[in-house]
Amino acid sequence: MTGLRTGEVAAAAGVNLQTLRYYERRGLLAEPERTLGGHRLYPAETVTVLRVIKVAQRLGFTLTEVADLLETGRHRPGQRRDPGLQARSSIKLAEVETKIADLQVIAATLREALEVGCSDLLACADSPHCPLPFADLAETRDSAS
Amino acid sequence: MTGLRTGEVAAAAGVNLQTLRYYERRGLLAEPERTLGGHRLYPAETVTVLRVIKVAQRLGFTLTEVADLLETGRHRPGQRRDPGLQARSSIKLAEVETKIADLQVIAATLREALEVGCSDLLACADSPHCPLPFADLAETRDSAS
DNA sequence: TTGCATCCGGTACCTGGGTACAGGATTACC
DNA sequence: GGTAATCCTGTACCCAGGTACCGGATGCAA
Repeated sequence: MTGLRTGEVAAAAGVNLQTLRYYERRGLLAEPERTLGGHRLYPAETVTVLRVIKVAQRLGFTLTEVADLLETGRHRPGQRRDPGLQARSSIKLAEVETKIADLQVIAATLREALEVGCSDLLACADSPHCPLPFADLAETRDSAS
Repeated sequence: MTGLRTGEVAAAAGVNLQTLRYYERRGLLAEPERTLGGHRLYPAETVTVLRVIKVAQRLGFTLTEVADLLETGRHRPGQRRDPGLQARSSIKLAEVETKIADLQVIAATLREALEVGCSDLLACADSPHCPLPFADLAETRDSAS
C-alpha cells in the first residue's frame, strides 16, 4: 500500500531488478523505506527518477555523472540558477560533436576502402593505392568507441 | 639477429609489451619463433600487422573481428575475391552511420536543453516545456555509446 | 497454515581491451 | 663471469554497467 515493491518499480521502468539495487549502491537511487521484514518500498517518483537516468544515459552521461547531476538537483532545488546541468550539458555536447566528427572520418574511410575494393588488410598495408591510413598512426588520439 | 625482441616490436609499434602477448592469446599475432632460452623473436612484418590492427580498431572493428579478418586474409591470400573484408566493411559502415545518426539526435537534444535552459533533471521531468525525451522511453534501442 | 511468489544480501560473473605485478630465467655487455 | 636489463609465465586487476546465482527470509492469498 505505502509504496511500490522492487518488482513493480523494475517492471514499470523497464529495468532489471538487480539494477535497482545496483543504482542504490551507486547513489543514484535513495535508500527507500522498508517493510518490517526488510523489503523495499519505493515511492512512485522512483519510476520517474529511473526514466530520468535512462534519458541522461542516452544523452551520453555516465552513471557517475548522472549521480552527480541528481545530487546537485536535490541539494539546490531549482530556482537559483545552478550551472551544473547546463555546464555539463555543454561539455557533453562538445564531446558528442567530437565523436560525430571522428565517426564521420571513419565512415569516409570505410566508404573509400569499399570503393577502391580493398580485400585484404595485410596486402593493403603494403599497397600505395590503399586508402587506409596506415601512416597516420604516429599520433592517434583515442576515439571511435 | 634473426628477429625482433618483444621490447623492440612493442616500441616500434607504440604498444605495450603486455599487449603483444595479449594479442597472441587472442589469435591476432601468430606465435613467433623463440630463442633457445624461450624469448620471442618476431619477424619484421609483425610491426606492420600491429599497425593494421590499430587501423582496423580505429575503423570500429573489435579485436575479434580483426582476428577474423586477418585469419581470412591469411588463408585465402588475395586474388580470389573474398567478400570478407568488403562485406564486413559495409556492415561496419552501416553501423557507424547508425551511430552517427543517433549521436546527432543526442546532440540536437542537448542543444535544445541548453537553449531552453533546463537546469534540473528531476524538475524537467515534470515540466511540459522540457525538451528531454522522457516519453520516448518505452522503446529504446540501445545506442549512444 | 501452507504454499508459492517475491525479495533479501552477498558474491561471482560477464564483455572488451588491455595493464600490472610477482618471482624466476635469460641475454647482453664489459 | 658478473651484473644489469630484458624477458618469461601465470595470475590478478582495471574500467563501466550491469546480470546471475545462492540460500534463506517475507508477503500474500486461499
